Amino acid sequence: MSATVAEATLRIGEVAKLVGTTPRTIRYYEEIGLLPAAETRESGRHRVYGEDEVERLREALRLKSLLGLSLEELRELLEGEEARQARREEFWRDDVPVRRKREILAQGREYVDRQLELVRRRREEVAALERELVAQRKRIDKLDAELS
Amino acid sequence: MSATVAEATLRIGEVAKLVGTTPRTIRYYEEIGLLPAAETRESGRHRVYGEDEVERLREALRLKSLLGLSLEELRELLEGEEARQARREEFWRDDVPVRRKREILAQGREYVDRQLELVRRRREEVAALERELVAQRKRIDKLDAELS
DNA sequence: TTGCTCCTCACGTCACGTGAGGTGGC
DNA sequence: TTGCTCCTCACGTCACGTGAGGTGGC
Repeated sequence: MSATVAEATLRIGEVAKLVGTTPRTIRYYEEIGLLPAAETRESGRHRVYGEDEVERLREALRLKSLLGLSLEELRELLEGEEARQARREEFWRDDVPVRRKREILAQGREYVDRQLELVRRRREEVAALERELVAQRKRIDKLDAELS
Repeated sequence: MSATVAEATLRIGEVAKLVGTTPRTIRYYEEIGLLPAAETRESGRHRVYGEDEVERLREALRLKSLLGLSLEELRELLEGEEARQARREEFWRDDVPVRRKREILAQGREYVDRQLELVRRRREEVAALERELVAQRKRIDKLDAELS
């Protein structure tokens, strides 16, 4: 018996429903190499996915939607995420000197700060739109009150 | 001499630059009827735009970008905006009874509230992403401090 | 007059949608 | 075994990008 926990395997339609997209989109992302294609699957057989893949896809679609990224931009971002994950694993290894650990943290900080800047700008833009709508709403209420 | 203030007329390239898009996009929007085509222009002649058209286009692109709308959804939203503008003008006419004015305000409130709900949801999503990044940033700082 | 921007086709591209016809697994 | 979902082409669509070849206005 393997030590790894048996992972629930899902089919493409279930995954699509879970993350709010379509099977075609998932296949397309695999086709252009945005998502990894399972090495073992032979043509014609069903694709199977695990919980972690679902989570990564959900996260990718969230970033794409919220930041309005093209698939090429999304690809770059995901590559950055992967590099970050690799550094994270290196950080926690026992044989890594403190000097290297500091370097890893500095790179992580740089990465997160870049993302934060993008996201903050977006949030500010959406918040500005919200403020305008709230102001409109108040003007309507005021006019209503003034109709004696 | 006309009483209307002479409006600066702009060409499509200037308009595109002002609103952060391309001439092709503006032409395409006109082609599918999302933007009105000037009646008077004959084929082959330059398109000219006024400040108000620039402002409307800027607003439309902002909504499309921030809310992630398709052009069909944007079209519906712009139609709503136009209806709202018509009601606003009716509201300020002298011959409109108070009863009708209240009705207009109620419709405006309904419209603004629908928009607000959309925008608030988006803002919350972006803010949630921002919080996650801030938390990551803090974890990095903490790890750095713990490296004695 | 010379540049620059504009014009209209029209084909290309990105990111999928939508059948057509067929096979796979609970 | 029967349904359902899955599979692979492959063409269609949306929202433009990108020349090609030509004309217009400061």
